[in-house]
Amino acid sequence: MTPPAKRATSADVARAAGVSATTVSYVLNDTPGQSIPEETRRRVLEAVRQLGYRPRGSARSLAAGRSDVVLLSIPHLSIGPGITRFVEQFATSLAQAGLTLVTHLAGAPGRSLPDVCAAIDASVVASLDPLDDDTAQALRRAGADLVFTTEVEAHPTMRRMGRLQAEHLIDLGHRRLGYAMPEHPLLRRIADDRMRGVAEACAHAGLEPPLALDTKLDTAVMARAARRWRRESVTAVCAYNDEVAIALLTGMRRARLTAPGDLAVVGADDIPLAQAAEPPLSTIAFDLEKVGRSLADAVVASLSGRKPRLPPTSMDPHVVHRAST
Amino acid sequence: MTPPAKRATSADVARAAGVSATTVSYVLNDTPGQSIPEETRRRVLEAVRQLGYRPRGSARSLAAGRSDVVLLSIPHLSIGPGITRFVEQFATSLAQAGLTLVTHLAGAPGRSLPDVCAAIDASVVASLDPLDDDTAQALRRAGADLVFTTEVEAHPTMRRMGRLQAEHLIDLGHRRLGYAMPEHPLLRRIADDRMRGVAEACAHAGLEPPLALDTKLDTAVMARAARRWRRESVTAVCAYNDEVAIALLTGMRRARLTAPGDLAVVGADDIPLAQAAEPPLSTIAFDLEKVGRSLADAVVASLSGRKPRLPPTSMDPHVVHRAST
DNA sequence: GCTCATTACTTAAGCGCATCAGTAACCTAC
DNA sequence: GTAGGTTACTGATGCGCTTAAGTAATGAGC
Repeated sequence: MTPPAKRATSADVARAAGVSATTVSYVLNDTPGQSIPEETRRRVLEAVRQLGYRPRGSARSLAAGRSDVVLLSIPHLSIGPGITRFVEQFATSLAQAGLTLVTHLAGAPGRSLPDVCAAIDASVVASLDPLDDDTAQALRRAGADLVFTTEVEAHPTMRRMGRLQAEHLIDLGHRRLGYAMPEHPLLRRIADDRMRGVAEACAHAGLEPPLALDTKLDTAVMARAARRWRRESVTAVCAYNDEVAIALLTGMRRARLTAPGDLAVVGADDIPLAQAAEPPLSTIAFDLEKVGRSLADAVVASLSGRKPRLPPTSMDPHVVHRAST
Repeated sequence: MTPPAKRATSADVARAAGVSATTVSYVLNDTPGQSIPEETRRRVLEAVRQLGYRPRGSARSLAAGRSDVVLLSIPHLSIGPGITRFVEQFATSLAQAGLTLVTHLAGAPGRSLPDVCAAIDASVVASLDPLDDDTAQALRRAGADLVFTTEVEAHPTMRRMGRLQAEHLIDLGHRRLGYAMPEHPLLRRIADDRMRGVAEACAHAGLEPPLALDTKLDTAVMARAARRWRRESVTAVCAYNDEVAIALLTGMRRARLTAPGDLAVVGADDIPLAQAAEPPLSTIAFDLEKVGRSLADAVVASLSGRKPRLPPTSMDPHVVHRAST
């Protein structure tokens, strides 16, 4: 344990390199319009290395007026591997532009997004949930130069996912659909959006709206739901997500029903387990990595450019056809 | 769209309330040893509300020397619902003490933990992965007053989980165990730790070490693995986690093997789908919420108190006995 | 040999806050 | 009636950095 060696400041670096703090700043920031000879640059960089110097973020952003920190708010549930990949890609792309990403789990009581934004003085706030206008306003007043929502309103994409599920099933000849609702109340809003998409596709094909049933991640409950759908002559069901779908598949087995023969099942999200289900689960996937990359591009562009051009609005959902449908 | 209304500063508030900026600071921070009459306090608070004022984090932490921001590093995979609950609880408990939590997904290229720490000037860094000494050192130099690792070394807990899995099976009379390794190379280290625990329990019971097989989340691969274990007279297998275990269960069904009769299976992590598996999956659970709360306590205590007392080191893993064993 | 640019820096100001060291007004005690 | 305490504030300073403005030294151009 070395003693709590005081953190080095740019003045320390300047002293060690025999220059002024200004020069240190110029070197470290590649300030345009400044000519620094190679030799000086080298000395500064060497001193930086020696002292393990890192500029203090707060001083930096106080002086510069922007922090180059991006705050991402993620919904506090359904953080699957997809979101993880998205965040990773987003962070990586931002880092290439010199921006730092931190995330905030939304929904927890305690600190609101604007609170967090103000606390870390983020330049940019992005959210995977839709943000209402009040929040967006509050974020601006909390110091965010830029506020991004992945979808201007999330409904379109969620609805689109539902529509894709239903269209897939309808294409396969199904005429009466079911919808498996998730248990968690917080999922309700998204579920409603997704189901609305299913209903739209049904209406468009001249079919009745889907028969929605509340479900739980429980084999007995799922078996009962499956039997009920059969009784109501439903031949295919859209599940809220892959977890629900997999549990349904298990419940069907318990009820001696097979997919897709007795009941076709389509999930959503394409979690890793989907392909290892029995039968492998058809589902809706989206390329969140691509979204991460292009969201980062949009952030960088509007930060350096002028007007915030609209972020990529689509997650590009598509059907992955496996054996369950 | 209101004009980009300049963010209010404490001077603005002071002017609006007819006091000095110092008084505003005293009111907002409840600075001990200052007597502020109710009337003045009210006026200040009212002005704060009117102007939507939030202190600028960077200025605050620059002046005060600490940011009250806690940075949590989470491993970039296996972010299941457990971690989510942990983070939520951690954030909530911290917020009650006036601290703000942000998270960083470790592992992505681009920005290292110390980089992020310096960028946002975090006072405290906590990590769910073990941090090596170099990193811890770097974090201190990057301005962290406090560095917490949930486990001083993660190995003990991971090993303990493996041990619990194995002991559970051994208690049930099994004498030859298998271990189902995960596919992803990044999971390898944790998997090795967990398996070491299994091996220890075997050794302790006078049994051979487990027969480890590489697996994939694929029914055919799992079926093959299951047959192989049977051939080698393995009667029970510990899976790296619940996902692997559930896929194994599916593979066994394909191979016309049943659990626990032909092969008992125990998972780890207790994901929601575990109880909806067929048969419901026995697994190792831990109370991450409790860990979140006590980690927050530890942070708050050592921030206000003196010496960083050791954080709660255990996640308190325990067996959840369901039908698969 | 003088001006004008260019190079390679430095000096100083100030970002928004916390905090220490006041200070003026009022009250009490003797 | 004045020393000493308390209440309710304010002024000034500085945290570590960026950045506008300045300067001394060198070279080019005529």
